[in-house]
Amino acid sequence: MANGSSRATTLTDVARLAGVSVATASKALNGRAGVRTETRERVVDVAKRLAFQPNALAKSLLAGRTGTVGLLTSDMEGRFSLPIMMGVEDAFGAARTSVFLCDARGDSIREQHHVDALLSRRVDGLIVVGSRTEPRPSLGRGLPVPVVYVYSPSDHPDDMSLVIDNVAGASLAIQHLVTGGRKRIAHIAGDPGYQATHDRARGAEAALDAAGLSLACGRIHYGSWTEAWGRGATRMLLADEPAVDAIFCGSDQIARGCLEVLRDQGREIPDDVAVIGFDNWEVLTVNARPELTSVDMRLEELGRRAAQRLYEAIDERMTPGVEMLHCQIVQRGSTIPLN
Amino acid sequence: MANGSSRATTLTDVARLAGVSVATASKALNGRAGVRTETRERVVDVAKRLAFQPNALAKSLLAGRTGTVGLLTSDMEGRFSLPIMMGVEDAFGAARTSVFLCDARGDSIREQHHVDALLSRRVDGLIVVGSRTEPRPSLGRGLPVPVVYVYSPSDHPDDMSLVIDNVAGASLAIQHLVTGGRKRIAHIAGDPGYQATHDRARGAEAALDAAGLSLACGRIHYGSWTEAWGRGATRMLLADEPAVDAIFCGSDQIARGCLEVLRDQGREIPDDVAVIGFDNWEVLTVNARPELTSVDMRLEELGRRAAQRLYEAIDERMTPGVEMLHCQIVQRGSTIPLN
DNA sequence: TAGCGATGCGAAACCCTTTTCGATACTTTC
DNA sequence: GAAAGTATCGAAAAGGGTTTCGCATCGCTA
Repeated sequence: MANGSSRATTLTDVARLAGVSVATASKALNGRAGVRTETRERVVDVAKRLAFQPNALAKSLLAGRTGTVGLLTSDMEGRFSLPIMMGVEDAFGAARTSVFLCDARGDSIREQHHVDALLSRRVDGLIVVGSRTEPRPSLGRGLPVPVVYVYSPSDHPDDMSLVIDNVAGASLAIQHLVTGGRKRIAHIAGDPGYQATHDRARGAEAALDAAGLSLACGRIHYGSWTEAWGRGATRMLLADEPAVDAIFCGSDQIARGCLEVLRDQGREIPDDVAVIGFDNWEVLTVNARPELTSVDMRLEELGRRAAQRLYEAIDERMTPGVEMLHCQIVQRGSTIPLN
Repeated sequence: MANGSSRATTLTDVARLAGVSVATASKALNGRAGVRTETRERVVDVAKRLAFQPNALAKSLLAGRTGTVGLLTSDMEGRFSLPIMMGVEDAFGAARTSVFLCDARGDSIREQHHVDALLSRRVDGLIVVGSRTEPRPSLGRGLPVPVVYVYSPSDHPDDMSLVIDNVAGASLAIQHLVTGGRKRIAHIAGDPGYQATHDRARGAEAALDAAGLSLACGRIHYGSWTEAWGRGATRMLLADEPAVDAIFCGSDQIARGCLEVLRDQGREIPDDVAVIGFDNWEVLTVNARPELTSVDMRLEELGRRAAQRLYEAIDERMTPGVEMLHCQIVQRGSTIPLN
């Protein structure tokens, strides 16, 4: 019984037991008109008794729609893809749409293979989730279903893409520090091999400029996305510019390293120096000492929006181009005071 | 073109263009016998030209198998579910099976709804991933497809479950410390509300016993899965038993807090005190100072095994009961020396 | 009582593919 | 030249559901 030995009950079974034709049974179960109430109840009763579940395959075959979408990710380890996937799953789950999960592991051959498999399963649409903000190759314009690119935009302008506004997010971080009264603000950036690094740097500079301030230490420090770099950069920073009163870090990992060195060197946080991170990765921010203020990219919301956009596109209401979602500050203990 | 306006090409289209019947076209494309080579080539050519993808729905409807499985998780945030899901996806991807992703968010109503949806889509099997080691309610024994429970076993002995051996994992950690010459070993445990906490504590005590040692400080410290608890517990530990030379922490987060306090108090790691964590959560272990040795639960392998077991069950080769997977040590800088 | 519309139900077509089996046409053998 | 055998192909059914359309049956009116 637990392994497919017993054929699943079909509409024919229900109809036979209810003493009606399959046509009538179908109408009865789907609330269609033209069925006497008494007959309808009899059919519904039998269906419930047999635990009848209509075969979605047969239904889809006829309807031309499957109520499924493909979720194509390039790396499931990435802490960016996952919240996005959660948002997508959440939005579709509510809409009775099932999600096919595929991980291409950054391999374009494997990706193509997955796309083929999904199309042969007649998904109603595709969502492609990237893990870097650099544009990625389009899946192509000839696909029979709509595609939404998330986090990594497509390199084709006619595709639909949904991305984070890193520039504005970084500006937000700086504004938060400025509002807190900080004057000597430094920026420890991440890996210069990433577009996101430069976007955040640009946003930070623009906001400083707008506030009439300039970078403490005169320059941005580029490195990597690690705590070790956060530690090293902070040491350099404190040597160069001991009067620094706020540090905007390109990621929470960097910020954790930064916090550690500041404490080692006897600086009070946030009184002497405020620190703000980026990503709002809870395991890092909440466990920090003090807890770390950070820029949240609202990735789950991004995923939900992607699902919504895909739905619109499935209903023939395409809106091509790149849409940006803005970040928000999540304030914690590492930034507040300074009287 | 990019939004389903053009009906996907069907086998009928191919057959018509190739000037043969659908039967012949099918045989030609599937390598069946009884088709002249020249005809076969013509059909294959046309199919390629039209980018024909056979409709998997129709095929499944006929075959009685869909080549899909449902992956039911209770929380996608959990750092345990994700590597398991990766392993599952990996194993099935290679087998041309597609995975439906469903997140019940710990809600049993939502879970039931997802199960119904998956069954109506005629999945060939289900994998249920939990996030705690406590047994979870069985989905029931009357399902038409096999089910494999992963990480959280089912509470019904006839179901198939695949879990981590936390007891053995903790023993491994202690053995690693003992082998390194440590004599005064303490254990900072996690949240006592978790079964895993007690399993690990039991494994640690057993291994100490086997090595003829007893717990430094005489007792296990229970708390929570946070860095803050790691810090607090370590301070207590050092006050009670300054001569401690190794600490086994119930999680990597606890270990991070532990490392921090040890360094604050001037202990050299690993020379004075060795520290070992549990989970091998890379963002925590690799970024630690020094890098943290940890017990790896091999979750991805667990996921792969689950996929494999499900396949066997689909082919009617069920093996009910709970199977345990053993952990392994990943050694890093926090444990090695002591001459 | 014949005629009418409304109502309830069932036969059949359709979605797309695979598979079986029967029908050709062609070759070989006696 | 007829019978037997082989190679190639197509018609049709099956899988499970939805929808259209035609057919009864019923109550009602003239």
